[in-house]
Amino acid sequence: MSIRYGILALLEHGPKHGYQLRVCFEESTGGTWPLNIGQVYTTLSRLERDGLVRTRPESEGGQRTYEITKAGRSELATWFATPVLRGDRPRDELAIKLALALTTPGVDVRAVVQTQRTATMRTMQEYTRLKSTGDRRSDLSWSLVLDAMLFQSEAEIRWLDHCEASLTRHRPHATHDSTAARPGRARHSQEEADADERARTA
Amino acid sequence: MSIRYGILALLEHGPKHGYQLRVCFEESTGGTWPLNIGQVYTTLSRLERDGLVRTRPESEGGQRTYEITKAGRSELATWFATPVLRGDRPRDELAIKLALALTTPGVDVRAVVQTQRTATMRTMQEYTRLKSTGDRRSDLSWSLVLDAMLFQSEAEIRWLDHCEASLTRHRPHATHDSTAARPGRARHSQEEADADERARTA
DNA sequence: CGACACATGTAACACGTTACATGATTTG
DNA sequence: CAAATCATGTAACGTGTTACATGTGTCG
Repeated sequence: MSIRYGILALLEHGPKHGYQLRVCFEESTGGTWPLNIGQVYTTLSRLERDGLVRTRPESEGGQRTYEITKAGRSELATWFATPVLRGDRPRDELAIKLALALTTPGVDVRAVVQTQRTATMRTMQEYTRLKSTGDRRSDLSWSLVLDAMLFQSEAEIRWLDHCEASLTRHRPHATHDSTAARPGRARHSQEEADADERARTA
Repeated sequence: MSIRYGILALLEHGPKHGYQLRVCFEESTGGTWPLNIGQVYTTLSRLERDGLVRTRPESEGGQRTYEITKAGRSELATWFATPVLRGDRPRDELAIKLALALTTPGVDVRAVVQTQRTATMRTMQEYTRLKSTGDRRSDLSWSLVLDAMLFQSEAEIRWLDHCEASLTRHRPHATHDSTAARPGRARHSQEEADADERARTA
């Protein structure tokens, strides 16, 4: 349900054709998410079929210019006024993976956690780098999109630390002494205190 | 790519048929994510076609029992050993919505933020309630899945606060005095300090 | 001319959803 | 017996991906 409304929103600025829509979409999210051009056309067809968009009469030959209809504007307004709910979101693959790793025989859960943490931290560095390479620093939406990913990654790291701590508590070790400080891992007691606090206050 | 590996992981415990797979999957994630039964069968067909799964010979008539193959075990191990990367994840609809709201004429961005915050906080309360209704308190995977959603929701709230703060900074108000404390909103200066700190250290 | 950006589409496939059709077995 | 649960599938559709086919315009 995402690209559909994205297209409607971009057409609210004024009529555009498919190729322009892709360029605009990628601009407004800072190129973070490349938009498939084929999908733009199929989505436009469906939007036209549903009466949310129409092709301008003057479009001949190569260039088909689309504009939003009254019905389209109304749908778009509804989209903006409706929050994104849990049921709308896709399943969290990482959470599923860890839940399954815990109950599947022969899986080293700690290794899964560690591998993921490393990857996520690399991703965060990449975002941070993007944020500081100035050429787009002025664009607010682009900056906020990057922040969204940073906040998400941070939460993921915190959750992974929390998982490791729970693991240590519920599955008493096994390997030789591994209590020494390791880079990239948080202090468990603090993380746990946070989690408890959260549960109490919410 | 999610259910596919979920099924493989469950079959690692031992042979099962389609219906059982759904029940097991929903159990291991605490019923948080209902799994469509139709999809189980179509996915099993694809897995069988790809040689990752086979039907046991003794299955006759109604009950088709599936078991994992050597190739399937190998694929599963690869899945567990490979981190979930940014490119694997679906686009964040909320981030897109806010980015578009900022550039689309006639959209009250603050209202979008506020509506989303309310919805997300309701969701968090629901998760917290689930966590405390004891009947499953002992199940570690289930508890961690719920924690994942809680951590995510928290991050979302923080991001929404951050958006509101950025908005206030870049789009100097408009409405009558609204600087009074409002319930459910964080202290902006602290949030901003956090964000800056993040950018500096990463 | 040849490469590249602009521009529009289609085909095939994976995955997810809702809904429907069909039966066996269990239990009130 | 009737309803619920167990069990297996198919059909249609939306959305997303990769890949292919097909042109025009521009610039070196």
